[in-house]
Amino acid sequence: MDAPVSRPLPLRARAEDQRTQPEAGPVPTIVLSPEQRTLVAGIAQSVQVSAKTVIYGQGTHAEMVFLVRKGLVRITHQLEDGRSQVLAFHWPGDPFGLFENDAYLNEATALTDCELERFRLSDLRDLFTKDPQLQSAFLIGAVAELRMNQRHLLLVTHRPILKRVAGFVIECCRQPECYNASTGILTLIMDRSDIADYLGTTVETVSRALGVLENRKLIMRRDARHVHPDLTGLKRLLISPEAEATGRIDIPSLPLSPRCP
Amino acid sequence: MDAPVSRPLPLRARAEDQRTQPEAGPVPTIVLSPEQRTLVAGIAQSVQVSAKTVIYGQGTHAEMVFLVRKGLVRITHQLEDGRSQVLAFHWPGDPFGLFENDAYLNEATALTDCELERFRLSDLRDLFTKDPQLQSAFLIGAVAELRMNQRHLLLVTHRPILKRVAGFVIECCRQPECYNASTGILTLIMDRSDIADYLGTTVETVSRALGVLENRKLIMRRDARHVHPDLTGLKRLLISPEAEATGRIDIPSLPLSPRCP
DNA sequence: CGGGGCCTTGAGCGACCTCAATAAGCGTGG
DNA sequence: CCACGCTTATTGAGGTCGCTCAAGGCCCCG
Repeated sequence: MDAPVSRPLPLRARAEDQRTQPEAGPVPTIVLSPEQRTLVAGIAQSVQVSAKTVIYGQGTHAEMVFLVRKGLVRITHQLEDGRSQVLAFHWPGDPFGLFENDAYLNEATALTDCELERFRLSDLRDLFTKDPQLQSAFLIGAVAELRMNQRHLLLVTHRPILKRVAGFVIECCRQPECYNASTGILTLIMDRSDIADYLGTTVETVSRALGVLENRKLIMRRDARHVHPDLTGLKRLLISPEAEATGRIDIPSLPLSPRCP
Repeated sequence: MDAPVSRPLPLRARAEDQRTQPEAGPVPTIVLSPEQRTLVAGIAQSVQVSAKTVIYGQGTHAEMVFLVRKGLVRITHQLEDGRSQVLAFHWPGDPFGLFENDAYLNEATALTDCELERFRLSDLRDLFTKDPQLQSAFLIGAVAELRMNQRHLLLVTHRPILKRVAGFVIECCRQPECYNASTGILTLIMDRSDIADYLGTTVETVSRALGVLENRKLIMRRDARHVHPDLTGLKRLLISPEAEATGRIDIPSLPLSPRCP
């Protein structure tokens, strides 16, 4: 699929400017004009959920679509074999609520206290017939989401874990909600196991990879959840010709120094 | 994102019935009513491309959206580090042509001789304002594509390669174009390296995995490109509790027989 | 101070990748 | 028809990245 309307509409639902983000390209966001905003407000229902609440479960009956206003939402798919995969993190401005045959395909969980907007599907459909432009906004949103998904897939198939983690850090820095561009501090809102499940690996490996990145001075860690990334360095790592990126995580990078007695 | 209109519209662009497919759930398909069909025909341009032709290159200027009529199209993303990832295979009825900032994000290649339909973006946009229902169809298409993408991601993160390959075979069997439900013969149109790049692995590993599946009687191979899958068995493998699926590919499955002298 | 989350670190092993050789399919031309 | 080359697929052997299991810090809160 594709974006039939290539340029976003006037007003953004999302917090601030994104042109300043590294790795440009719109984040999945429903963008509405002021009129549409009021139109939508008529059918929107505001919801507050506290951290660690399940917003909807995988396979449950679907009749609502959501929009993040504040906070962070995690989309997880529980695999039949027990493992679980984090499919996405949704930030303010992002829509979510993918379903099929009236059942949600995944589970949505609030990672922080969240403020959400909720739409009944039938209402939304009605509104679409009244204002095709609104539907257009949703189409663009869907396509943006699609791009994000492909990006995610590409990240996960980067075999060397170091690259995956590097890519993840870069992605996070595109979110103004957790990356303070002026201080250069990135706040990791999700825990290690969320990151691991997002990248298709394990907590231990994520931890080790972050350690290596720190050794290589590609990130500096204030604490486990606050890092100062060297974005250009990380990007260089990402596009590096595999060899240097394969950087064995195991070897604690003892240089060639012959062991001094 | 989500499907604001949950039920497909009357007429399918796609070949035949899909309810009979294993693992139901709509394949990404633009579904149009007869009127929409004629409406769209006004701006559609029919294109023939022969096998192995690049339809558009990654990063090239995007102004067209495509729809597969006949044949198979492969979407590939070339990674900066040299590797390449197959993002999707598109069958008759599927739209493609994802872009961002007027540049195609990926490369589209015809794997077989193809018959395509081509739309200029601006034309399509105009048509959307005239017939919002048409836009609705495209929205549904985008959402369907999104589901496929998530499915793909889940497949690829299934770590044990055996499961990935099993899942791939099952997916293929959902395509009436290559799976003959009556004979039970599946024709693999793509070559091993396409499969490998789709699953995020290597040709050798795909080859070995197929070998194991054959040993386990989960598939029978007429030749390299024609297999007779045991769908229920494969599905059982997919949901199996990891242990048995980890089936070491290496060991040529010499049973426990103590070596007879 | 003790307990329970998180995160990190360690040691060992195994699934998969890599590289390399062999085999099978297929068209072309003698 | 077979010889020849080219592409595609399979098979083999060895090395290694990342997983597993297990122990040890760190931090918060009672």
